[in-house]
Amino acid sequence: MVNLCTGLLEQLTWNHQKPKDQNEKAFVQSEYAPQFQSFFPEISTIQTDSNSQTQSLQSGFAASNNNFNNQLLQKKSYDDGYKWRKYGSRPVKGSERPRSFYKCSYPSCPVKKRLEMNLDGQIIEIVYKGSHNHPKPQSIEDHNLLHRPQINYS
DNA sequence: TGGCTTTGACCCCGT
DNA sequence: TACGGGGTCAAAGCC
Repeated sequence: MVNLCTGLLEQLTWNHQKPKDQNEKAFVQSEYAPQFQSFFPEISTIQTDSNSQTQSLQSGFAASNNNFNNQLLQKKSYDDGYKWRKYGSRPVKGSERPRSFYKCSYPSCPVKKRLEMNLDGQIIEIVYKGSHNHPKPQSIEDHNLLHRPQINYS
């Protein structure tokens, strides 16, 4: 479940980072967004901004206090297959939600991401900036995903 | 000992 | 030009 969704997130955020045209952008949104949202109904919007090369996922976690969902979302946001290093955080003016800033810890990789959370530690928004200049590090979970004959959504 | 998070300060940019 | 907000830096401490 986590692996599959992480993969979907991956495709949403990285593989289509630079849509060639509006058709491709539409494809991204139509092809993956429904799948993603079917797994994470809390995700209310998926934002794609090809001009700024920035995508974000917005969710309506305020409506959900489900711990399991929290764990899943924490998981996919912090562990999307790449290694991230936190380099800063600051409160958002007019909001009680802190904002955290992460860099990809791969040497010379320019990618950054911004995480916005509410007080419960639930992730409200993820914004990616830039694109990785290296392949995604292989993890045990990735290996399991690749070789898993059947996905159990329990 | 290396890599991480925390956190206060600094810098840049928009108004 | 001054000010405020947001992003980043870097030192310190923790694991």
